[in-house]
Amino acid sequence: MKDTRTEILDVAEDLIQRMGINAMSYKHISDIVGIKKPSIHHHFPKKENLVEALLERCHIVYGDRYKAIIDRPETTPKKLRLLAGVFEEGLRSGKLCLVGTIGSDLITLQDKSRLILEQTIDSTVSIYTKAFMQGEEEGSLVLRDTPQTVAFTFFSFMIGAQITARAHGGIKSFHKATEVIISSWEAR
Amino acid sequence: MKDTRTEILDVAEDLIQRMGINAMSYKHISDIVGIKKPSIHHHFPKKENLVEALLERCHIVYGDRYKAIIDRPETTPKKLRLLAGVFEEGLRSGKLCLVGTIGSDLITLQDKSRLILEQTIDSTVSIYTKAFMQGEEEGSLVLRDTPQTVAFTFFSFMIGAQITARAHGGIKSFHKATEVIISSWEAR
DNA sequence: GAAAATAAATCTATCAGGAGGTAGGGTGGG
DNA sequence: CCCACCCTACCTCCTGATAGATTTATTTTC
Repeated sequence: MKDTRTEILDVAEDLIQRMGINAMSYKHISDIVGIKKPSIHHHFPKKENLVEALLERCHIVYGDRYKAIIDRPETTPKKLRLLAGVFEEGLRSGKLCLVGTIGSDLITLQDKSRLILEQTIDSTVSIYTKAFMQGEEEGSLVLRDTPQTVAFTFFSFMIGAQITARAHGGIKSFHKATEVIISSWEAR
Repeated sequence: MKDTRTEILDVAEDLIQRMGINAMSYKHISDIVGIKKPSIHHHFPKKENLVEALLERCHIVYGDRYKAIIDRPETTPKKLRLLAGVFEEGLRSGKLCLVGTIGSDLITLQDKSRLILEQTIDSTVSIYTKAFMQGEEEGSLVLRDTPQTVAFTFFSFMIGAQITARAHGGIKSFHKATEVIISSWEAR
């Protein structure tokens, strides 16, 4: 049995990914979790606390997930496709990457949340960077800029593609666009 | 002197681009425009009407703007950089492309708005497609997929890059990422 | 061209509902 | 006993939205 705090975070994450941070409310969460609204305030006194906890968790969980993919014994292009698969998986149920949704409402965030979001982008890009460095070393990728910059580009693209694909074309569009990006860096 | 309706649309657009569609309210608009809240309801009875009008206007205005860029007597890579410049310009004042912000809150939209958003993506991609076709013809671009798919990829990327760059790195990051994308398609 | 009628735009006042948030009372396990 | 957890009840503020009076333009009529 999951503890309530975790359950709240899970539901909140799901709701935010689907409808955005400002459309999600404590009422929504409490209805789904099956507890009353003030009980959520017991775990997360203010909404900003919830958002911070969520971003911090996302920072760790997805960081680990990306690392695990990149540490696999595969070619780099394959790894990039697996990374894209993580985003595709969310899209399959109409969910956006937290960095994307929350980032699009950046101004409504508290300073601390904004900072965590910034750090999350930073560390995600760092993790991706490793893959692109490997790709250059093993000769499977040909890059015209630094691995860091390319990693940022790749991450940015996937956040955008999730949004556009959800609104028009769905998974198929996302998949095709991903192929365009990755193949343009693939050595041939 | 601008008419009130246009002024409302201008202010609403600005607010949505900065803080997202669900954080923007009629009160915010009325305070800035300098009229009372119910006066906005006179022009746009329901919020969905405002959003529809906004998306329809965006559809036309930016469509024309993109077309104007693509019809210039420049090389295609230069045109792509000019298109990116439009997004960079918004970013300079912390504003996201309407398709990006509104798209990230897709679920909270009415069917009609969702449809217009879909059409906007579709027609924007069509306009971009023309540029990529020209690029292949003139030999300045080398693509590994159809111009349509590459156009969708490019648009998606810019929407995502606006979000990530606003949260981390700013215009400089956006610019560098744009260069990565465009140069990867540039013939050499 | 002045007056009257019509239409458009804005106002004040108000509403119901939902947002985040608080106070304080149970309840059950270490 | 105490502390963590969840509850009921409530508060304030803001949301989109409506009704109806008032003002401002525009048009029609004499």
